[in-house]
Amino acid sequence: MPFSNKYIQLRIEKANQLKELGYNPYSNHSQRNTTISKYINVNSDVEHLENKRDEKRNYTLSGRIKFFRVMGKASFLKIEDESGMLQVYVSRDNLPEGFYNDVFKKLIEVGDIIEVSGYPFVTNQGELSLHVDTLKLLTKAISPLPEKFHGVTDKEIRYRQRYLDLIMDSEVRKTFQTRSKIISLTRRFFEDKGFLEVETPMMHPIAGGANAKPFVTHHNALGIDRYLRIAPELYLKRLIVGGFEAVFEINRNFRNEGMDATHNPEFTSIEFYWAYKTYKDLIEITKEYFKYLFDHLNLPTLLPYGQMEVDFADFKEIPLITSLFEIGGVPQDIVNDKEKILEFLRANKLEAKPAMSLGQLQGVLFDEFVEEKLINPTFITDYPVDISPLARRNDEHPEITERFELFIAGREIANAFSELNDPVDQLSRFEGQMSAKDAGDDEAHEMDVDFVNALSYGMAPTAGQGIGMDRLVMLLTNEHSIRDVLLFPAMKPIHGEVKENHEEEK
RNA sequence: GUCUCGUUAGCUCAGCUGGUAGAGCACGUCACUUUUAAUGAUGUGGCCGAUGGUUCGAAUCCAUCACGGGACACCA
Repeated sequence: MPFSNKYIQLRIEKANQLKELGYNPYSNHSQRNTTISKYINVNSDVEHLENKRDEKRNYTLSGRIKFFRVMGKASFLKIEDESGMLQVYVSRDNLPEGFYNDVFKKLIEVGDIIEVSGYPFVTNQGELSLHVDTLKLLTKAISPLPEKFHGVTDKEIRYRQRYLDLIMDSEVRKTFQTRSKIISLTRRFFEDKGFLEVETPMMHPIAGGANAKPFVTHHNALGIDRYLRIAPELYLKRLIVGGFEAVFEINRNFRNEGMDATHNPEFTSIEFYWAYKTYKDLIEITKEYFKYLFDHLNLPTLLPYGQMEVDFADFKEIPLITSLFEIGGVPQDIVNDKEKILEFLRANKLEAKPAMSLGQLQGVLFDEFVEEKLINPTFITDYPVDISPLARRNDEHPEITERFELFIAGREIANAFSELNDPVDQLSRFEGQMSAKDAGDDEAHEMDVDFVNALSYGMAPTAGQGIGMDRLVMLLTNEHSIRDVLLFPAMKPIHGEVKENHEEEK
């Protein structure tokens, strides 16, 4: 039952009284002529003036009331707009007869959005403020705000009612402003390099481009199922076949998997594909990209992340196999021996599946012993071919691929490789994935015949890369949960919020 | 999915080994014309997440469920 709360009832009553007195509690006539941060900048000289005020200046500002201090016939409020917070001084004798006592004190309160006009002055305590001569309610808030000192700390409320979180915490607003800047800088970086931004389908007939479980939806007109995309990769490569030489897409992917501090069912990535380049060129452009972000975000090269400090002047490059013994401390003589790896895993009380290939086992060793130790940016290169179904083989060493993943602060940030463009090899790798699927791997890659067909027309040698934007934003804003960099993270519906949709278990 | 912690007033939180619900902020009333989480006085405000059980008696103990946090698993 909405609005049954007694505090809300009281506030609705106040809104009604305002209406009766001829004041619209939801006025649409804003006369604002500057923002709070501009006001503070422009009037920074006022503290040096005689009487610390300039009555000839006049400004009209708007904002939400965050603090309301009444002291008899005078009051101090703090109002906040997107740009900042400002103290305003309101006194009985500067307002129309009766307004201060009957309207201002009784019917306006914390949470309401008001508009004030007046001149700048500095208080005895030295704070630049606005001396109000006109005050008007723009929007009545009928729900009370949370406690002014602690704000909202309950994460459930913060995520479910993000608007409240944003009202109460300017740091949260700042995180999302930084996120927006990162996306915008990324777009500009690649555009400046001559990349073309494209939009490829979000609904796929075949969920390809990654190994993940898709969300399924249904297209009524065609009577067929569609999959929300798990990656845009195969469509972007079709564009390279078509003759575009540098394309990128920043958009959402959807994966039907668990949720935790680094996984949300929908997440944002950039993927970019660059013809006539190799993964070596991608390493260079990635370093350049990070430098570009750091320069434009004014971030320190030694970036704190939780207890860690990440040195962005120290990009390293190391082959996966080498990292196993040099960083992971795995005995060097076992890393190319399937049986010895299995033995080593068992000795370390880790799951050892004999069905796994050598490459898969090397991947397991990497995940267990190396990944979390990669604090400074590290390009791990030369991935085994059997865990890289879409990457190009190395010409000299066909069992490894021309691929890297970038790790920072113990976490994967990017995945890149020289693209496989041999249509016959691609077909057989898809077939390999199909047998894995038949053997029970429900995340093996789907066969995409049209993609193989596209490759058969010839795709120029190309390098491609994906970067998880949410995790990148986490890194650059020192946030440790993906929910804190998503405005509206996925949450379970609270009971009764959504009609139960009984799905049949597969 | 597993383990674990949590859920008490609009918000932030107390509430011991079971005895009938507390504070601060907010809100109402009063005082106060330079405050800084303003202050002082006073008052209103609760299905103690839901359902069952144990008990003379449950916010408190037990069980199940719901939602959330954290960890693990899964997820390149």
